[in-house]
Amino acid sequence: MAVGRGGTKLKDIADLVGCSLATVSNAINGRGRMSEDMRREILAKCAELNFVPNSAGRSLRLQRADAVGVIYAPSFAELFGNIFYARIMEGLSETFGEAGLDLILGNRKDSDGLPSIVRQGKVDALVVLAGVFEADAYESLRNCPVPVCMVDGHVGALEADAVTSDGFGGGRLVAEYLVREGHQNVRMVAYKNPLYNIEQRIAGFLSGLRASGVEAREDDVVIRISDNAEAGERVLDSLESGEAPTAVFAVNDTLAEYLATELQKRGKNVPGDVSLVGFDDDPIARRCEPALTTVGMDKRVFGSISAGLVLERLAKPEKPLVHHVQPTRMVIRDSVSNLGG
Amino acid sequence: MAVGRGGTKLKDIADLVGCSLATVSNAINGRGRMSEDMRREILAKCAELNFVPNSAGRSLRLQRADAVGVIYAPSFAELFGNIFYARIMEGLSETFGEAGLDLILGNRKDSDGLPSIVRQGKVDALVVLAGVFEADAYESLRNCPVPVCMVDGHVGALEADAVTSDGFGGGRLVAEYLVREGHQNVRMVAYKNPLYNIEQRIAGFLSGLRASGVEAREDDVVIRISDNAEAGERVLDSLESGEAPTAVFAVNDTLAEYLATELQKRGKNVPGDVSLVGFDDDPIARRCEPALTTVGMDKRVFGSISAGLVLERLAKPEKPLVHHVQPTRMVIRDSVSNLGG
DNA sequence: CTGAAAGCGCTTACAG
DNA sequence: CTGAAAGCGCTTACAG
Repeated sequence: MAVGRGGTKLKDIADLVGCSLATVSNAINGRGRMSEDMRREILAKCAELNFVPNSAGRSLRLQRADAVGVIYAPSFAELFGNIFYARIMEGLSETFGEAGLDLILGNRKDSDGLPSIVRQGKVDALVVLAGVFEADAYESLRNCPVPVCMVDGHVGALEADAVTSDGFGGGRLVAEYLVREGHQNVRMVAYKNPLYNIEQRIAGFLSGLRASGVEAREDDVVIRISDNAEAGERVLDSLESGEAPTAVFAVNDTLAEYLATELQKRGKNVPGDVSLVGFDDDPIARRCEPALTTVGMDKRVFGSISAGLVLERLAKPEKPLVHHVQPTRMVIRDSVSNLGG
Repeated sequence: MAVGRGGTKLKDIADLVGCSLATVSNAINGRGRMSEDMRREILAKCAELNFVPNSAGRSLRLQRADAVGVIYAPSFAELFGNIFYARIMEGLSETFGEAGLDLILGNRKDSDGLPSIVRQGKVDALVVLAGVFEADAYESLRNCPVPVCMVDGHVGALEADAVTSDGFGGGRLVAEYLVREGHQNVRMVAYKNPLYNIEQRIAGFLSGLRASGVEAREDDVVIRISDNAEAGERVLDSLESGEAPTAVFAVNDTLAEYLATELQKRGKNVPGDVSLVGFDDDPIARRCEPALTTVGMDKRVFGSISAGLVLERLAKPEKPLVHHVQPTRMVIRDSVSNLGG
């Protein structure tokens, strides 16, 4: 089965054309000087037999795999059921494909947590989809012998190129927008789990409030939760209190959608009684009732940008680390009321 | 960078332990007879240095890649944004991972349409996610030199192991259920595009109707459409006609959900005016208003079953082709009314 | 302008 | 019980 059994090889082409196998290799790789006729004849024969040099032989000699690993956590279904990551994968697949690199899914791990494909030499680099990575996941990548590009992760956790969305800028945009619409007493709801992109959004939101002249103490503004159920209770509690907020910023659209449903169940009108903003511009935001005002970004390009970073790194291993920050923008729909003001 | 540069190799372990590299290889692969002490010492040293044999060297010698390619169409995002396929991928990844095989995404194609990874010798087999394959996609796989396992595709289009869901059985179940609930005048809505699993569902539905004593001419029952918009019109038309059906079976949940929305827009009540059944038990079925009665199957196992089939095929290349049919079941929710009867 | 040879890292008959 | 040697398919300095 498999690999070479009966498959065409360099030697076969050489015999057919009547030259040495070195010349065939040179023709294919566009090096060496030979007569135009010879080169054409060799290439024609290769095309005719659909010959492609065997990857194992090539890899062994060249000390490179022509493949990139993709690492993710926690589970494949969780990851790829998410259209955001599906889009990233598509971008990776396209850009690497054009460069002649294949994508390997690196789910197996060595005893020290490094993906097996790395020490097996199956990949030249790793793209790490780190959106929900815990600290120890980064730890195991620390001594990775191939370059790593981190997507949507905790910048600084690793010496690696990185691509993130501008959570800070997005948080700021939300604050500025809410204040402009007359909201001064606001809350942000975020998970306790200190993920990089969540912290960025919080920091940006607080910064935006302050820049808009609203005094914002983190402890007063940010409601830290462990799960959605807690979010529902805490927000409802705050609405019953003397200091009821007029707007709530949920750290992502899924949470915002949950809150909308929960609030409406308890007879609260959105945005009549309280305005709601999400983050991500997830497809769910559009389907929400009312349609959710949120923060969007061009997710399509995440994959191609990370792939580009990897390609550059492979070409120039010593170049300085790059951190690409993808801009975010307000996506205004129907979940925020204008308080006049 | 990459592969072996500075990486540990067999020779390094041999030098450290003080034996030949053949002995190290034997120890790792559990063959050859050697003293227990020697084997233990070698294995300990490998573990200490996290040594894994280089894949290119191994592949070249063994003529096998220890990897399986995954082929899909049309686009990655379309495929993996679908939780069904994400689940399949998860099952593949798990089962192959346990067997020491990695998964390669085979998006690049040779001039004759065969995935490049095949002739490059990067994979020992191909899993083909064929849910929306057109005929020419099968064509290019016809002369594939490695074994193929087709998932959710047109059985018979390829000499290959296959895994499908029991669309025929599911279609029958729907027919029997509808008749039991008193529906005799029914329609099925399906795309013109003659995909295997769609044809199966139609055939099963017609067979189920007949088995339940309902005379069913295909031309009367089946509404063939090119797109959703056409489906909406044709179904509404039929409801206005003298022979208005009491129930409509949509070939999948997405179409059913579209029809529900469309019917309700035109003032039709579901299931009051017309009952509706979908197929797939897509997450959307649960969210539908009313919740959609549909046909479900255990999709989780699709991946592990296909992976298992590949593993068996690799172990026994000449064994007869296997076609695994995954059973389907009725998932009864709120979109079908009981007509008494 | 073209070819013979070395060597990438590995496994496996085979010799001792 | 252990090791030396051949060879998987490829590319590249080097010799002619």
